[in-house]
Amino acid sequence: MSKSSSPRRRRGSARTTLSQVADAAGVSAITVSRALNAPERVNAETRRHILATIERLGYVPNLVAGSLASASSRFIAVIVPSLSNAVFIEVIQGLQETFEAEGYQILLGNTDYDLDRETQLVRTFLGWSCSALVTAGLRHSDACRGLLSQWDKPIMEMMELGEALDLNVGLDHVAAGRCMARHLLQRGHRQIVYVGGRMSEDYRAGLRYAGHREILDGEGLAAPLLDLAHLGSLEAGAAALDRVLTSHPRADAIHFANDDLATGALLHAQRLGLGVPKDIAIAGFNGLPLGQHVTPRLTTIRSPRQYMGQLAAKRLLAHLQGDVVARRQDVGFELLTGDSS
Amino acid sequence: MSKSSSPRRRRGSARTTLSQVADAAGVSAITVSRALNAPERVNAETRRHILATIERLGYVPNLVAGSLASASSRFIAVIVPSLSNAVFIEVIQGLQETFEAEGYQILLGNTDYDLDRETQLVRTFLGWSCSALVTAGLRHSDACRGLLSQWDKPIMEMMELGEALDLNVGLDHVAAGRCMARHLLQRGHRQIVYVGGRMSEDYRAGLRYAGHREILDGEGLAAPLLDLAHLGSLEAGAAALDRVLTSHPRADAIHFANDDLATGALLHAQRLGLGVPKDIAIAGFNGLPLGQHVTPRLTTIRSPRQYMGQLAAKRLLAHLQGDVVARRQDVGFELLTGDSS
DNA sequence: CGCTGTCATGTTAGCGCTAACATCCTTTTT
DNA sequence: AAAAAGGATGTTAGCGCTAACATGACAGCG
Repeated sequence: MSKSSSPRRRRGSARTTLSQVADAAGVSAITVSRALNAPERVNAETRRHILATIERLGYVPNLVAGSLASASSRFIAVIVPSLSNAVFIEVIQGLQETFEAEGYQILLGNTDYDLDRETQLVRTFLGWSCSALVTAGLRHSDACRGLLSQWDKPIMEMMELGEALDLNVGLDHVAAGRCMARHLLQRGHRQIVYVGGRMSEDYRAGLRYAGHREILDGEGLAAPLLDLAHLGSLEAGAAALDRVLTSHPRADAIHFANDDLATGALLHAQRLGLGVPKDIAIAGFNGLPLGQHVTPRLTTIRSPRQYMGQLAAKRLLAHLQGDVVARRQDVGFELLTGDSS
Repeated sequence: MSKSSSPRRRRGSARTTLSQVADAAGVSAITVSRALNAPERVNAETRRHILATIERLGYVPNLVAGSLASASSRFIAVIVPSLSNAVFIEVIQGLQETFEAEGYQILLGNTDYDLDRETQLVRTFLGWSCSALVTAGLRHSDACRGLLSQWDKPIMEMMELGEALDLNVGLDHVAAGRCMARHLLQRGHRQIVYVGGRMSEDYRAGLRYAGHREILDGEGLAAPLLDLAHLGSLEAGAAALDRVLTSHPRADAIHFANDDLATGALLHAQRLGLGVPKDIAIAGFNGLPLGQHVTPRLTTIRSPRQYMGQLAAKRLLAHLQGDVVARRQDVGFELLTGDSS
């Protein structure tokens, strides 16, 4: 009757637990917990002994249990609209290296430019008790706003500036569009076509177009728009050049929504034997290395992508530690005057 | 005494819980749990009522608690050595889209080519009760092997083929190196320099060099090697071309470890006015779009990156469902004969 | 009509950890 | 020397959910 083989239910994995470590080390469970999570609250000698025991038993803390008990995880939810775009990759890198150094783990979600998908991701991520949430962009579904407004952890909206839910780090896309349009006018171009891809989804490209159009309107010039089915790739850029050459034969410049399209067009122009910018000027946006290595060098606008990620992460970390941080930060942009305009 | 206002401790967030939903819906907690996780085990009518209640209360399931209770999470740990490399990004994309469709969430870790960092990541990820683990590569520290061998969930090692811990999807890098070396010889090149970056870390580039060298040895030719401090970028490729031109003035071909380096060199050759392949032939590895859009088109080897990710994910999913899957799969590669060789 | 089987739902007991409070020393203060 | 403060460790009670077992209702059937 007193055999330890309980006749009843039992579960759990075979893994070593914290209390097994505690027993083996001759201390209580909470002391082991503190040795790992708050070393300064444990006597150095005791701690050394506990760590040795952990090593000996090959104990791996169950972070799920820890998160449940403490109602918080060291997860940071990061939601981006695309992984095909180098821009988001670099922002993620900036976030990742900064968070990782502080022991936070990124939970990456990809919406593919679908706001409902974003809502679904937010719901899942809230369920994981994340410490903070980062999204690319200020646009969300109403359901998503509802979820986020009831949430008590910090939220960082990145990439663009505007009415944010909480923290905001980004740049002014309308101003960037204006900047490039002014540059192209200054170089003497008058028939400027704006080419973007999936612009109802990549609405930041739309913001840049709005800035572009504002400047051209001011000069009494038309601002024709070509909206492609693809977001951005060398192929799509090459195809777009062909389309512009037939649909707007008098065009003297193309303002592309991103460097992938612009570089694709530029390389294609070379293959066609067109002079850039003599026959047609080409401008991009992002400042990817690619555009800076082709001949002629691409005129584009550089955004500080990796820095934006790092800054956003630093702000969030400071905020999580209780520091007061500015709610909005403009990281700016820089016109890279290449030889393609 | 019987007042419900307990004079004692209390915690927990203000969030709606599953048992609150159960009370509101007039069922037990487990029925709500089943309505969400095993709908077929609940009467359709009951389920509808429960879902309506969930909607009304704005209940968001606590996935941490669920994972603790069930000793498993729908996390897939994915460990890659770098996020700067388009290759890994595409593999991750393939993994992500496939896992996401089945409701799994990727936990991404970046080792920066450091095996100790990998061990640390594995330790953390095991603590999250992941359903499976994916690593890029077959090389691990002893400590890491120890952790993984005690683990009872599936492990997928990707990118290369060889002695794997569990499942393995990849390609034969030695064969790829041989393939390109043969191609360069066939095109009449004899003084072929192999250029890689951080090859002690990017050991797969080293495997390709081994194949390359094997072929050149067979012809009695030297196989000079240049190992750069940078993994791969257009800048580094351009700089590498300069170095080769001075250190190996008689070189007639450069076999680069990746397309970034190769394309950087190719574009730089254009700026220098060098004919490719007349003055010097250039070859890469990966088959990135970039190399296919420059003139001359880059000779390279294409690996099915996104497909590799999808396939690895599908295999793991099948394995998780109890299906028997092949433990090793060679996804092959393809020589893209461009105009740069 | 009682037996077995199936379906729908409920009860119980944790999963492994940590917050909150408690205890027991040792040190510092007045 | 008594009181207050601080340091190290322990006890208790969950965090919110689900596995395992239990129950009850009803159908089919010889």
